[in-house]
Amino acid sequence: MTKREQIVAAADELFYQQGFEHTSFAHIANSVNISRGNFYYHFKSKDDILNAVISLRLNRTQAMLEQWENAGGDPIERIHCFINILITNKSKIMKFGCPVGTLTSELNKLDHAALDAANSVFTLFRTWLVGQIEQLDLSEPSDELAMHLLARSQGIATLASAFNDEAIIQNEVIQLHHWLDTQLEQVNR
Amino acid sequence: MTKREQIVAAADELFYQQGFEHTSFAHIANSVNISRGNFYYHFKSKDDILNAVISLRLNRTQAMLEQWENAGGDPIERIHCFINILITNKSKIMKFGCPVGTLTSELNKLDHAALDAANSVFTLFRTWLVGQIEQLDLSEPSDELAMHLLARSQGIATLASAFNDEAIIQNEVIQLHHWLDTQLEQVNR
DNA sequence: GTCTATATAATGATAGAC
DNA sequence: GTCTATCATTATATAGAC
Repeated sequence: MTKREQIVAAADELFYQQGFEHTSFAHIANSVNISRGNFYYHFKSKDDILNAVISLRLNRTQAMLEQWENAGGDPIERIHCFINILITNKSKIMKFGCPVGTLTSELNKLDHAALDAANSVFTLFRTWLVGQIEQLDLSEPSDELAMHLLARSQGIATLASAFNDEAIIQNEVIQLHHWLDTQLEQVNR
Repeated sequence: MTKREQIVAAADELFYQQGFEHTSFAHIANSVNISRGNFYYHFKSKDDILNAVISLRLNRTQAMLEQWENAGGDPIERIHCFINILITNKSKIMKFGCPVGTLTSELNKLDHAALDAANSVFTLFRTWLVGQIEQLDLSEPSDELAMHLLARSQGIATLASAFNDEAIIQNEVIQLHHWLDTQLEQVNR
Protein backbone atom coordinates (compact mmCIF):
# COMPACT_ATOMS: atom_id res chain seq x y z
CA MET A 1 0.00 0.00 0.00
CA THR A 2 1.49 3.31 -1.09
CA LYS A 3 1.75 6.27 1.28
CA ARG A 4 -1.01 7.98 -0.64
CA GLU A 5 -3.26 4.97 -0.20
CA GLN A 6 -2.45 4.89 3.51
CA ILE A 7 -3.47 8.52 3.84
CA VAL A 8 -6.72 7.93 2.00
CA ALA A 9 -7.46 4.85 4.11
CA ALA A 10 -6.82 6.77 7.34
CA ALA A 11 -8.88 9.74 6.16
CA ASP A 12 -11.67 7.40 5.11
CA GLU A 13 -11.85 5.99 8.62
CA LEU A 14 -11.48 9.31 10.41
CA PHE A 15 -14.01 11.12 8.23
CA TYR A 16 -16.42 8.34 9.08
CA GLN A 17 -15.75 8.34 12.80
CA GLN A 18 -15.22 12.05 13.44
CA GLY A 19 -16.76 13.77 10.46
CA PHE A 20 -15.02 15.52 7.58
CA GLU A 21 -14.74 19.06 8.94
CA HIS A 22 -13.80 17.97 12.43
CA THR A 23 -10.96 15.79 11.14
CA SER A 24 -7.78 17.85 10.75
CA PHE A 25 -4.50 17.11 9.03
CA ALA A 26 -3.06 16.65 12.50
CA HIS A 27 -5.47 13.76 13.10
CA ILE A 28 -4.63 12.06 9.84
CA ALA A 29 -0.92 12.76 10.24
CA ASN A 30 -0.98 11.16 13.66
CA SER A 31 -2.67 8.11 12.19
CA VAL A 32 -0.27 7.65 9.26
CA ASN A 33 2.91 8.86 10.98
CA ILE A 34 3.87 11.63 8.62
CA SER A 35 4.20 15.37 9.20
CA ARG A 36 1.45 17.85 8.40
CA GLY A 37 3.48 19.58 5.71
CA ASN A 38 4.03 16.36 3.84
CA PHE A 39 0.38 16.03 2.92
CA TYR A 40 0.79 18.57 0.19
CA TYR A 41 3.22 16.38 -1.66
CA HIS A 42 0.42 13.82 -2.08
CA PHE A 43 -2.66 16.10 -2.21
CA LYS A 44 -3.15 19.70 -3.12
CA SER A 45 -5.83 20.38 -0.49
CA LYS A 46 -8.06 18.81 2.14
CA ASP A 47 -10.89 18.74 -0.40
CA ASP A 48 -8.57 16.75 -2.62
CA ILE A 49 -8.29 14.11 0.10
CA LEU A 50 -12.06 14.11 0.46
CA ASN A 51 -12.46 13.43 -3.24
CA ALA A 52 -10.01 10.56 -2.99
CA VAL A 53 -11.94 9.14 -0.04
CA ILE A 54 -15.23 9.35 -1.92
CA SER A 55 -13.60 7.73 -4.92
CA LEU A 56 -12.34 4.92 -2.68
CA ARG A 57 -15.81 4.39 -1.25
CA LEU A 58 -17.34 4.36 -4.71
CA ASN A 59 -14.88 1.73 -5.91
CA ARG A 60 -15.31 -0.34 -2.78
CA THR A 61 -19.09 -0.27 -3.12
CA GLN A 62 -18.93 -1.09 -6.81
CA ALA A 63 -16.68 -4.05 -6.05
CA MET A 64 -19.07 -5.32 -3.38
CA LEU A 65 -22.04 -5.15 -5.72
CA GLU A 66 -20.14 -6.92 -8.46
CA GLN A 67 -19.08 -9.61 -6.04
CA TRP A 68 -22.72 -10.24 -5.15
CA GLU A 69 -23.50 -10.33 -8.84
CA ASN A 70 -20.78 -12.91 -9.49
CA ALA A 71 -21.70 -15.06 -6.49
CA GLY A 72 -24.29 -16.80 -8.62
CA GLY A 73 -27.45 -16.18 -6.61
CA ASP A 74 -30.68 -14.64 -7.83
CA PRO A 75 -31.77 -10.99 -7.47
CA ILE A 76 -33.80 -11.83 -4.36
CA GLU A 77 -30.78 -13.22 -2.56
CA ARG A 78 -28.77 -10.18 -3.58
CA ILE A 79 -31.31 -7.78 -2.12
CA HIS A 80 -31.24 -9.80 1.09
CA CYS A 81 -27.45 -9.32 0.97
CA PHE A 82 -28.00 -5.59 0.77
CA ILE A 83 -30.25 -5.65 3.82
CA ASN A 84 -27.71 -7.72 5.70
CA ILE A 85 -25.06 -5.02 5.40
CA LEU A 86 -26.70 -3.64 8.53
CA ILE A 87 -25.83 -6.85 10.36
CA THR A 88 -22.34 -7.14 8.93
CA ASN A 89 -21.42 -3.58 9.89
CA LYS A 90 -23.49 -3.58 13.06
CA SER A 91 -20.81 -2.47 15.52
CA LYS A 92 -19.61 0.47 13.46
CA ILE A 93 -23.12 1.54 12.53
CA MET A 94 -24.05 1.66 16.20
CA LYS A 95 -21.06 3.88 16.87
CA PHE A 96 -20.95 6.11 13.80
CA GLY A 97 -24.11 5.56 11.77
CA CYS A 98 -24.05 4.91 8.04
CA PRO A 99 -20.94 6.30 6.30
CA VAL A 100 -22.93 7.28 3.22
CA GLY A 101 -25.82 8.97 4.99
CA THR A 102 -23.74 10.83 7.55
CA LEU A 103 -21.23 12.14 5.00
CA THR A 104 -23.87 13.39 2.57
CA SER A 105 -25.71 14.99 5.47
CA GLU A 106 -22.59 16.80 6.63
CA LEU A 107 -21.49 17.94 3.18
CA ASN A 108 -25.02 19.13 2.50
CA LYS A 109 -24.90 21.42 5.52
CA LEU A 110 -21.42 22.62 4.62
CA ASP A 111 -22.67 23.40 1.13
CA HIS A 112 -19.56 21.56 -0.01
CA ALA A 113 -18.59 21.12 -3.66
CA ALA A 114 -18.05 17.37 -3.16
CA LEU A 115 -21.69 16.80 -2.18
CA ASP A 116 -22.65 15.48 -5.60
CA ALA A 117 -19.75 13.04 -5.56
CA ALA A 118 -20.75 11.82 -2.10
CA ASN A 119 -24.34 11.43 -3.19
CA SER A 120 -23.22 9.27 -6.11
CA VAL A 121 -22.57 6.45 -3.63
CA PHE A 122 -26.28 6.60 -2.80
CA THR A 123 -27.07 6.64 -6.50
CA LEU A 124 -24.87 3.60 -7.04
CA PHE A 125 -26.90 1.62 -4.51
CA ARG A 126 -30.14 3.03 -5.86
CA THR A 127 -29.40 2.12 -9.47
CA TRP A 128 -28.16 -1.31 -8.49
CA LEU A 129 -31.27 -1.99 -6.41
CA VAL A 130 -33.51 -0.86 -9.27
CA GLY A 131 -31.66 -3.28 -11.55
CA GLN A 132 -32.25 -6.17 -9.18
CA ILE A 133 -35.89 -5.33 -8.53
CA GLU A 134 -36.68 -5.01 -12.22
CA GLN A 135 -35.70 -8.65 -12.65
CA LEU A 136 -38.40 -9.61 -10.14
CA ASP A 137 -41.29 -8.19 -12.15
CA LEU A 138 -43.13 -6.75 -9.16
CA SER A 139 -46.28 -4.69 -9.28
CA GLU A 140 -44.96 -1.44 -7.83
CA PRO A 141 -42.41 0.81 -9.57
CA SER A 142 -38.87 -0.52 -9.10
CA ASP A 143 -37.45 2.87 -8.18
CA GLU A 144 -39.96 3.38 -5.40
CA LEU A 145 -39.13 -0.02 -3.96
CA ALA A 146 -35.42 0.72 -4.22
CA MET A 147 -35.87 4.03 -2.42
CA HIS A 148 -37.94 2.26 0.20
CA LEU A 149 -35.10 -0.16 0.88
CA LEU A 150 -32.58 2.67 1.04
CA ALA A 151 -34.78 4.72 3.35
CA ARG A 152 -35.42 1.83 5.71
CA SER A 153 -31.69 1.11 5.89
CA GLN A 154 -30.84 4.72 6.57
CA GLY A 155 -33.43 5.04 9.31
CA ILE A 156 -32.22 1.91 11.03
CA ALA A 157 -28.63 3.15 10.98
CA THR A 158 -29.60 6.57 12.34
CA LEU A 159 -31.59 5.19 15.27
CA ALA A 160 -29.12 2.42 16.08
CA SER A 161 -26.46 5.08 16.38
CA ALA A 162 -28.59 7.55 18.34
CA PHE A 163 -29.78 4.99 20.89
CA ASN A 164 -26.64 2.87 20.67
CA ASP A 165 -29.08 0.01 20.37
CA GLU A 166 -28.34 -3.34 18.78
CA ALA A 167 -31.90 -4.63 19.16
CA ILE A 168 -33.29 -2.08 16.76
CA ILE A 169 -31.00 -3.37 14.02
CA GLN A 170 -31.94 -6.98 14.68
CA ASN A 171 -35.67 -6.28 14.83
CA GLU A 172 -35.81 -3.97 11.85
CA VAL A 173 -33.64 -6.17 9.64
CA ILE A 174 -36.00 -9.08 10.26
CA GLN A 175 -38.93 -6.83 9.38
CA LEU A 176 -37.17 -5.68 6.24
CA HIS A 177 -36.41 -9.22 5.06
CA HIS A 178 -40.04 -10.03 5.75
CA TRP A 179 -41.19 -6.99 3.78
CA LEU A 180 -39.19 -8.19 0.78
CA ASP A 181 -40.76 -11.65 0.98
CA THR A 182 -44.20 -10.05 1.17
CA GLN A 183 -43.57 -8.02 -1.97
CA LEU A 184 -42.76 -11.26 -3.79
CA GLU A 185 -45.80 -13.12 -2.47
CA GLN A 186 -48.14 -10.43 -3.74
CA VAL A 187 -47.10 -11.24 -7.30
CA ASN A 188 -46.51 -15.00 -7.17
CA ARG A 189 -50.08 -15.95 -6.40
CA MET B 1 -38.56 38.33 22.40
CA THR B 2 -35.49 39.03 24.52
CA LYS B 3 -32.04 39.32 22.98
CA ARG B 4 -31.16 36.00 24.52
CA GLU B 5 -34.17 34.38 22.89
CA GLN B 6 -33.25 35.98 19.57
CA ILE B 7 -29.78 34.50 19.79
CA VAL B 8 -31.12 31.05 20.61
CA ALA B 9 -33.64 31.27 17.77
CA ALA B 10 -30.93 32.28 15.28
CA ALA B 11 -28.57 29.57 16.54
CA ASP B 12 -31.36 27.00 16.34
CA GLU B 13 -31.89 27.81 12.69
CA LEU B 14 -28.20 28.04 11.79
CA PHE B 15 -27.24 24.84 13.62
CA TYR B 16 -29.97 23.14 11.63
CA GLN B 17 -28.99 24.57 8.27
CA GLN B 18 -25.20 24.65 8.60
CA GLY B 19 -24.42 22.25 11.41
CA PHE B 20 -23.27 23.08 14.94
CA GLU B 21 -19.50 23.08 14.47
CA HIS B 22 -19.61 24.88 11.15
CA THR B 23 -21.74 27.69 12.60
CA SER B 24 -19.51 30.33 14.18
CA PHE B 25 -20.28 33.25 16.45
CA ALA B 26 -19.74 35.45 13.42
CA HIS B 27 -22.63 33.70 11.65
CA ILE B 28 -24.99 34.09 14.59
CA ALA B 29 -23.85 37.65 15.26
CA ASN B 30 -24.55 38.56 11.67
CA SER B 31 -28.03 37.11 11.99
CA VAL B 32 -28.94 38.87 15.25
CA ASN B 33 -27.02 42.11 14.65
CA ILE B 34 -24.85 42.10 17.72
CA SER B 35 -21.07 41.97 18.07
CA ARG B 36 -19.15 38.75 18.68
CA GLY B 37 -17.96 39.87 22.10
CA ASN B 38 -21.47 40.51 23.31
CA PHE B 39 -22.37 36.84 23.19
CA TYR B 40 -20.56 36.28 26.44
CA TYR B 41 -22.90 38.55 28.31
CA HIS B 42 -25.73 36.15 27.47
CA PHE B 43 -23.88 32.82 27.34
CA LYS B 44 -20.66 31.58 28.85
CA SER B 45 -19.62 29.45 25.87
CA LYS B 46 -20.72 28.10 22.50
CA ASP B 47 -21.68 24.85 24.20
CA ASP B 48 -23.94 26.91 26.43
CA ILE B 49 -25.78 28.17 23.35
CA LEU B 50 -26.06 24.62 22.09
CA ASN B 51 -27.68 23.53 25.35
CA ALA B 52 -30.14 26.41 25.10
CA VAL B 53 -30.97 25.39 21.52
CA ILE B 54 -31.57 21.79 22.54
CA SER B 55 -33.72 22.97 25.43
CA LEU B 56 -35.75 25.11 23.02
CA ARG B 57 -36.25 22.13 20.71
CA LEU B 58 -37.30 19.93 23.61
CA ASN B 59 -39.88 22.44 24.78
CA ARG B 60 -41.15 23.02 21.27
CA THR B 61 -41.53 19.30 20.68
CA GLN B 62 -43.22 18.78 24.04
CA ALA B 63 -45.68 21.56 23.23
CA MET B 64 -46.47 20.01 19.85
CA LEU B 65 -47.16 16.61 21.38
CA GLU B 66 -49.36 18.13 24.08
CA GLN B 67 -51.25 20.08 21.45
CA TRP B 68 -51.99 16.85 19.61
CA GLU B 69 -53.06 15.32 22.88
CA ASN B 70 -55.44 18.19 23.60
CA ALA B 71 -56.88 18.27 20.09
CA GLY B 72 -59.33 15.58 21.10
CA GLY B 73 -58.57 12.86 18.55
CA ASP B 74 -57.69 9.25 19.26
CA PRO B 75 -54.19 7.72 19.41
CA ILE B 76 -54.44 6.55 15.81
CA GLU B 77 -55.06 10.07 14.55
CA ARG B 78 -52.16 11.34 16.66
CA ILE B 79 -49.75 8.84 15.16
CA HIS B 80 -50.91 9.90 11.72
CA CYS B 81 -50.11 13.45 12.85
CA PHE B 82 -46.59 12.31 13.71
CA ILE B 83 -46.14 10.80 10.26
CA ASN B 84 -47.43 13.98 8.65
CA ILE B 85 -44.63 16.06 10.16
CA LEU B 86 -42.70 14.92 7.09
CA ILE B 87 -45.26 16.65 4.87
CA THR B 88 -45.56 19.75 7.03
CA ASN B 89 -41.80 20.30 7.11
CA LYS B 90 -41.22 18.98 3.61
CA SER B 91 -39.28 21.94 2.16
CA LYS B 92 -36.81 22.19 5.03
CA ILE B 93 -36.36 18.45 5.28
CA MET B 94 -35.46 18.32 1.61
CA LYS B 95 -32.84 21.00 2.17
CA PHE B 96 -31.43 20.13 5.58
CA GLY B 97 -32.76 16.72 6.63
CA CYS B 98 -34.30 16.07 10.03
CA PRO B 99 -33.08 18.50 12.74
CA VAL B 100 -33.07 15.78 15.37
CA GLY B 101 -31.29 13.11 13.35
CA THR B 102 -28.67 15.37 11.83
CA LEU B 103 -27.77 17.04 15.14
CA THR B 104 -27.44 13.80 17.07
CA SER B 105 -25.36 12.37 14.22
CA GLU B 106 -23.02 15.37 14.27
CA LEU B 107 -22.65 15.52 18.05
CA ASN B 108 -22.03 11.79 18.09
CA LYS B 109 -19.06 12.19 15.74
CA LEU B 110 -17.77 15.17 17.69
CA ASP B 111 -18.00 13.09 20.87
CA HIS B 112 -19.74 16.13 22.31
CA ALA B 113 -20.97 16.35 25.90
CA ALA B 114 -24.41 17.56 24.75
CA LEU B 115 -25.08 14.35 22.82
CA ASP B 116 -27.29 12.90 25.54
CA ALA B 117 -29.35 16.08 25.68
CA ALA B 118 -29.77 16.05 21.91
CA ASN B 119 -30.78 12.40 22.00
CA SER B 120 -33.46 13.19 24.55
CA VAL B 121 -35.52 14.78 21.76
CA PHE B 122 -35.54 11.36 20.11
CA THR B 123 -36.49 9.79 23.43
CA LEU B 124 -39.33 12.27 23.82
CA PHE B 125 -40.81 11.15 20.50
CA ARG B 126 -40.12 7.52 21.30
CA THR B 127 -41.80 7.60 24.70
CA TRP B 128 -44.76 9.53 23.34
CA LEU B 129 -45.20 7.07 20.46
CA VAL B 130 -45.02 4.14 22.87
CA GLY B 131 -47.73 5.78 24.96
CA GLN B 132 -50.00 6.18 21.96
CA ILE B 133 -49.39 2.68 20.64
CA GLU B 134 -50.07 1.07 24.01
CA GLN B 135 -53.58 2.47 23.87
CA LEU B 136 -54.14 0.55 20.63
CA ASP B 137 -53.54 -2.87 22.13
CA LEU B 138 -51.61 -4.24 19.17
CA SER B 139 -49.95 -7.62 18.95
CA GLU B 140 -46.33 -6.51 18.60
CA PRO B 141 -44.33 -4.76 21.36
CA SER B 142 -45.16 -1.05 21.48
CA ASP B 143 -41.54 0.00 21.69
CA GLU B 144 -40.61 -1.91 18.55
CA LEU B 145 -43.46 -0.29 16.67
CA ALA B 146 -42.45 3.13 17.98
CA MET B 147 -38.87 2.57 16.86
CA HIS B 148 -40.13 1.41 13.50
CA LEU B 149 -42.02 4.67 13.04
CA LEU B 150 -39.01 6.69 14.10
CA ALA B 151 -36.69 4.76 11.82
CA ARG B 152 -38.97 5.08 8.81
CA SER B 153 -39.25 8.84 9.38
CA GLN B 154 -35.51 9.25 9.72
CA GLY B 155 -34.79 7.28 6.58
CA ILE B 156 -37.28 9.30 4.57
CA ALA B 157 -35.72 12.57 5.76
CA THR B 158 -32.21 11.40 4.97
CA LEU B 159 -33.02 10.31 1.42
CA ALA B 160 -35.26 13.28 0.67
CA SER B 161 -32.35 15.51 1.59
CA ALA B 162 -29.70 13.50 -0.26
CA PHE B 163 -31.65 13.28 -3.50
CA ASN B 164 -33.46 16.60 -2.99
CA ASP B 165 -36.52 14.60 -3.92
CA GLU B 166 -40.06 15.48 -2.95
CA ALA B 167 -41.57 12.33 -4.46
CA ILE B 168 -39.84 10.08 -1.96
CA ILE B 169 -41.52 11.92 0.91
CA GLN B 170 -44.94 11.70 -0.71
CA ASN B 171 -44.59 8.03 -1.61
CA GLU B 172 -43.11 6.90 1.66
CA VAL B 173 -45.55 8.86 3.81
CA ILE B 174 -48.45 7.15 2.02
CA GLN B 175 -46.77 3.80 2.63
CA LEU B 176 -46.24 4.64 6.28
CA HIS B 177 -49.88 5.66 6.83
CA HIS B 178 -50.84 2.43 5.12
CA TRP B 179 -48.51 0.44 7.35
CA LEU B 180 -50.20 1.91 10.42
CA ASP B 181 -53.64 0.94 9.11
CA THR B 182 -52.38 -2.58 8.44
CA GLN B 183 -51.15 -2.93 12.01
CA LEU B 184 -54.63 -2.06 13.23
CA GLU B 185 -56.40 -4.43 10.83
CA GLN B 186 -54.32 -7.36 12.04
CA VAL B 187 -55.89 -6.99 15.50
CA ASN B 188 -59.40 -5.83 14.72
CA ARG B 189 -60.45 -9.00 12.91
C1' DG C 1 9.71 12.19 -0.24
C1' DT C 2 9.87 13.95 4.14
C1' DC C 3 10.89 17.33 7.32
C1' DT C 4 10.75 22.08 9.98
C1' DA C 5 9.43 26.64 10.00
C1' DT C 6 6.23 29.84 8.89
C1' DA C 7 2.37 32.54 6.64
C1' DT C 8 -2.39 33.48 6.95
C1' DA C 9 -6.97 33.30 8.40
C1' DA C 10 -10.56 32.01 11.43
C1' DT C 11 -12.23 30.53 15.77
C1' DG C 12 -13.76 30.68 20.75
C1' DA C 13 -13.01 33.47 24.45
C1' DT C 14 -11.47 37.60 27.58
C1' DA C 15 -10.72 42.52 29.14
C1' DG C 16 -12.15 46.71 29.65
C1' DA C 17 -14.21 51.22 27.81
C1' DC C 18 -18.69 53.33 27.38
C1' DG D 1 -25.94 45.72 27.68
C1' DT D 2 -23.19 46.56 23.95
C1' DC D 3 -19.07 47.71 21.96
C1' DT D 4 -13.88 47.46 20.34
C1' DA D 5 -9.58 45.52 20.93
C1' DT D 6 -7.06 41.71 21.83
C1' DC D 7 -5.42 36.93 23.25
C1' DA D 8 -4.60 32.12 22.54
C1' DT D 9 -5.37 28.39 19.74
C1' DT D 10 -6.14 25.87 15.79
C1' DA D 11 -6.63 25.22 11.00
C1' DT D 12 -5.23 24.96 6.06
C1' DA D 13 -1.64 25.89 3.30
C1' DT D 14 3.22 27.36 1.63
C1' DA D 15 8.43 27.71 1.41
C1' DG D 16 12.44 25.81 1.52
C1' DA D 17 16.15 22.77 3.75
C1' DC D 18 17.65 18.02 3.59
